[in-house]
Amino acid sequence: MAGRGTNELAVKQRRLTPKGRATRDRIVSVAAQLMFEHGVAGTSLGDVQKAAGVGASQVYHYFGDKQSLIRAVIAYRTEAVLGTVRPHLGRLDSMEALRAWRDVLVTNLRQNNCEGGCPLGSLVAELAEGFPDCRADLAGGFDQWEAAVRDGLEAMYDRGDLRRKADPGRLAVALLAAVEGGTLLAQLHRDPAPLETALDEVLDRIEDLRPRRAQPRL
Amino acid sequence: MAGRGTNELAVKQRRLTPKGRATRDRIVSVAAQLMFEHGVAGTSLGDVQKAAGVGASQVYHYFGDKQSLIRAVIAYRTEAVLGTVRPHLGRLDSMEALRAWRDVLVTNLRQNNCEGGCPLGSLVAELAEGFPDCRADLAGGFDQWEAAVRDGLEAMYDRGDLRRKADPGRLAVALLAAVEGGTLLAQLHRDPAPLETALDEVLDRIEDLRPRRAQPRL
DNA sequence: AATTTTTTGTATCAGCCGCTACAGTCTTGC
DNA sequence: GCAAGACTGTAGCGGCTGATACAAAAAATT
Repeated sequence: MAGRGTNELAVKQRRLTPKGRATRDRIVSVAAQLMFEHGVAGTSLGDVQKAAGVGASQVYHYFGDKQSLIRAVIAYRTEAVLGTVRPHLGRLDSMEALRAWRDVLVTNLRQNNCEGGCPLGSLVAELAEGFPDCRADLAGGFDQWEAAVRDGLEAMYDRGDLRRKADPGRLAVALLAAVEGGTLLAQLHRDPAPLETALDEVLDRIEDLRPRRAQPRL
Repeated sequence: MAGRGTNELAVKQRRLTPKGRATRDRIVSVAAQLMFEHGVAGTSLGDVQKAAGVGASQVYHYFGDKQSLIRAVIAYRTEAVLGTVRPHLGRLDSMEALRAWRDVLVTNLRQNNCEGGCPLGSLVAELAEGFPDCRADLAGGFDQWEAAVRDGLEAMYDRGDLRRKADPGRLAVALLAAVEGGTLLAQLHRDPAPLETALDEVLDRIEDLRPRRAQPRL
């Protein structure tokens, strides 16, 4: 299927001057921020132009149309989300790492005053219907995210930190769902508690799936 | 706080003729369907007028502006969601009832070909920022939904079907987050499996929280 | 039956949005 | 240094959207 790496050379441009790349990156960064704050539909290209300090022609020079810009924003957000998982905490292959990851997610949300929701997830509801290409991009991003989480859980499983009946793949999906659902509820109530609760419940389940010998009574 | 019952007489209308009520209900129903299929931003009032077979003046006669119509749609969807929980399955006060509820959610999603996501949740990402009144309405709807789920879990708890360390309130939040997050992933991948997995993992955790005497070995 | 009120149809406006055209400036490569 | 090509600024167009004005038809109230 259409994996990744199909978003460049949207128009006719072949070489990118350092200055041009800087402008392009600035447009993407500004657009991502605006779309996070006001939603995709609530962000016009005029807003992006004003905030990025560029003219109308620049946007259409580096991106053919609005959808191409949106797809660039999706790629930008995907990188950011994966960056939160991978290098910052190593692999999510222990309960300590998982709990630390939980804290990072909650802290990020709190820093935004619980506004905007998940930078990647909030795009899904707005783009899934009516923007099939964007939905495919988002699906690819979530696949990578899920793979990163599953990778850590499988390492725990192979190391014997999880019972044989535990299923790392299913737990990874449940964990991702808790992130997205918890973030949605937190955004709705302007309170990070639902995200904390949703994540802790799934993490407690994972902890309960440790081998019996290592399981304290309470 | 602003609870409910503040959405009527948005304009100057005082009495509603049966014919008028029918027209109003038709507009709301059609608008809800269109917004579910194409998103709120992707649904113009012209689309609603055409699909409902009414003129432009009707919409502004029964609803002052687009936001009022959106709020009516939110109320409409909230009633629908609560109807799925309450009378259809009695109370969610047993594992059987919870599993049956899970099946209803999955079946509903499958009937829509995993398009549109959650009729209530998909509105959150689109309206939370930039439509504060709508966010408040949605928060109220989710509060009622959460209360209905918590009510069943508390009944189980009081009956002794859950251990003392179990927290029905937290489990209700985790369950709702699994519904929303799982539905989002299902919508993204056009596959109900993530919703099934997310719900089953939380339900398995609830099942593991039954008193020890009733817990079989495997 | 008269009149008040509700309901509906049509026609239209002002503003914004995505997008394009075109000309001008700066950088690169030879 | 000088063309080629990458970058940028301005102006504007067609289309759609939310919203309004106005009046006629239908129904309700008296």
